Amino acid sequence: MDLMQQQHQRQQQQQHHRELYYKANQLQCKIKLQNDDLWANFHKLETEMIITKSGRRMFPTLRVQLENLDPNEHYCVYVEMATVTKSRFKYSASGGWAPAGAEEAQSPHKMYVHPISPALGSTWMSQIISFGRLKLTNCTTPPVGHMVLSSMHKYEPRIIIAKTSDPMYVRWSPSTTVAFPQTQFIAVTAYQNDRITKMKIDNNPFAKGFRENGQSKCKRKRIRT
Amino acid sequence: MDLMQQQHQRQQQQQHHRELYYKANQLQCKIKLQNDDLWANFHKLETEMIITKSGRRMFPTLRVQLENLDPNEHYCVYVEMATVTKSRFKYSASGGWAPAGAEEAQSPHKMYVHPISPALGSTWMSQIISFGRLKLTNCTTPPVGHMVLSSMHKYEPRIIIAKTSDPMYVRWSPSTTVAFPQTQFIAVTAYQNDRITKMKIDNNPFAKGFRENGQSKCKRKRIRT
DNA sequence: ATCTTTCCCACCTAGGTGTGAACC
DNA sequence: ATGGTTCACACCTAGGTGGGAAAG
Repeated sequence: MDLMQQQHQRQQQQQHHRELYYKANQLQCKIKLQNDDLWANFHKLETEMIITKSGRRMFPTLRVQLENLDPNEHYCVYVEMATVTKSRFKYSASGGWAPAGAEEAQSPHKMYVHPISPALGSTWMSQIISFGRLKLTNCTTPPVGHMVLSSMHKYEPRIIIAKTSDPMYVRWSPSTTVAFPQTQFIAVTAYQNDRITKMKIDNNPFAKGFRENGQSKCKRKRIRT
Repeated sequence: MDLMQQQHQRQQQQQHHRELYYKANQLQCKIKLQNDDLWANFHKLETEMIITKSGRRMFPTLRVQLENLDPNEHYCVYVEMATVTKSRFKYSASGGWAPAGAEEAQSPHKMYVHPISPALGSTWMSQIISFGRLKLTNCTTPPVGHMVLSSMHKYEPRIIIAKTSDPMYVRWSPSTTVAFPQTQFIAVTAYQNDRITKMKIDNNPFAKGFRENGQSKCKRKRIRT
């Protein structure tokens, strides 16, 4: 009896301690995702993102608005890519995407620190924070600003706000993590779903040359020399 | 006698105090200018920089390497444009540039904070610091990143390293200022010296279309509609 | 008249798209 | 055979040049 009571008390203390620790590391801030409609439209079809050796931007772009930060404190903001389903994926025109095979070993360096880090809370809140320079790659020795992903795997971008003025100590600082399920995507080296391709072409200004609505002057041709 | 001695002593104390203060505000760091040869070639002819309403980059670009900073301290780096000769200038094809008339009232906001500010000494020292995004303008309500100058006036860029993690307190932080005389220039709305124009065209990649050495496909034409 | 500023333009640099063949 | 990856390419966006006419 005494022994069990002691054990229970100790467990409660540990639980209490964990809660305090959790709260101490939890910032009271809010993150709002921009382009929400566009993300939702892609998400309905299962978003795909191209990865290349030289690095490819995400489209839609990850853009957020931050609120409730302390204007006078320094923060660093970064993105991580987490694998949400522990398996490799496979696409078939008939059945769409489905898990197939075991998850491959993941590169440990999946962290993109926003280039204006560190900055004051007031600075972060005064503008839309864009991760437009973030690039996805399958290169094993990537330059800074590139995130290494595995093709045919599903990822979820997670945005982390860390209260520190030194990007080196971002992992050991009080922080808040937010993930938006509608930004999940499957990394691919070539698009699988034609409807995803079409939606990319229709919305990304850089792909305007592939639109069919009369804007394009001529059809695409390939002349191999 | 006594009175003069007292006065002298007080003066010495003040002088001593000023020296201490000066040293306390002086960082022990070094700044090296890049592109020194190019700057020197322009300087020999009296460098001109175009200013426009929408803002014009400098060419050559201000680029420096920093040394002897404390790797673990935060710094902000910024540029100021100081008028070196208190007069307006005038150009004549025969006599070149000469002072002419009184200096016009200068805009007080001549400060461009390098976009990676604030950053650690280690970060600043690990790369060449470029002010390539800095733009010169004669617009009276400039956007951020633009420096307001007066046409036909002579300026000297001054690079200031301030030991602070908050860009707001850059003016009241210990700092070092370095000016490179070979980067002095006269602000103009159109080039005056043809040899300056030629040297800009020959060295700025964006002006390649105006080169005459067989690289350009066709001559420049103006068709006014 | 003369000098300075403004504007549009052709011509560049720099680099972000998906294509489709070739490759593995 | 099959399926994923790579590459050169045409076509874009975005924006930095000085020229030269026109305007102030």
